[in-house]
Amino acid sequence: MEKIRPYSQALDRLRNAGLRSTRQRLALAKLLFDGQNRHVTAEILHGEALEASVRVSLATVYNTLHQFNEVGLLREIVVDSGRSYFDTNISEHHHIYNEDTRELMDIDGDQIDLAGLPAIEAGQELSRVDVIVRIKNI
Amino acid sequence: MEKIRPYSQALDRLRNAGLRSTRQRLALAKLLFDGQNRHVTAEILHGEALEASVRVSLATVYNTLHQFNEVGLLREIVVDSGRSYFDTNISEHHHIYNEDTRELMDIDGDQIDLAGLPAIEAGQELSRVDVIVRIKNI
DNA sequence: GTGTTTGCAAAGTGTTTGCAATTTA
DNA sequence: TAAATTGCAAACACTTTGCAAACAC
Repeated sequence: MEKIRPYSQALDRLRNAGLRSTRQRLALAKLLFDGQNRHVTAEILHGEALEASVRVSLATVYNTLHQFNEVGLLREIVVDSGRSYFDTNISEHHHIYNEDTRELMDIDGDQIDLAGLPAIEAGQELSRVDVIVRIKNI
Repeated sequence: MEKIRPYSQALDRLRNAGLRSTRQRLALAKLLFDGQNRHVTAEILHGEALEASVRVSLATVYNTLHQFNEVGLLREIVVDSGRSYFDTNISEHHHIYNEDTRELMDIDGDQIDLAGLPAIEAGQELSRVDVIVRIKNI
């Protein structure tokens, strides 16, 4: 029964990642790492920040999402040509994507079995393997 | 040993799909369905058309790709937020994507075994399952 | 002839960038 | 105080749209 301390948790995350703890990054980290896995776009996160009375520009949200992605705090997910999603779940897992609602959900990594992946050629390395289950409303 | 007849092949494809055979659609179909599987973006196909002295606007290339996708002559592949790829291989298969070169290649459908896919909820249907092996250069 | 398709240019969407002002360590 | 970060506005890449002219059937 651990008490959630979003502030210091967010601060620690930034520190561990070697990022300066600015007001904007702290606030965004608190919104993102609130205890449950989230899938956000820059637009959505910016909206949430404004709602929470956090003054931050959309440009900074983009910068921050990419920095968090680079240091491994987030993972960018490509399911829609036209917008970027960022996932706070950085463990190995897959996705189910509703093409109508544009809602993205996790599938546990050990729920799916994948076999027969091709060998990687010399001079190349595996970045990762994405399984995307695309669904739509009837 | 079958002789390839790109013209009538393309014409037949349009006819069967119920699309009027305009000069632009015929030319694009000939470029696309040349006998081997292709992955194109609108920009690339437009470039190829111009090279082949086919006068066609980029807007028409976009329209045509989407029409072909809708009638099942092509399949749109999402691997890059920011550009749309269209695949002339419409059989069940997967992809390997080089994040550096942005090159997209097919993986045979029966080469990969997938198990443990989640059940689809009521009111929804499976659109498809994409496996994307992402690689990068070392 | 009638409805479809095209091409242009303009608008739209999501994202990135240059740079001066501000903030962090 | 030196280096990093921010915010703005402008630029950007890709895609879609409105509409008059051209075309297919």
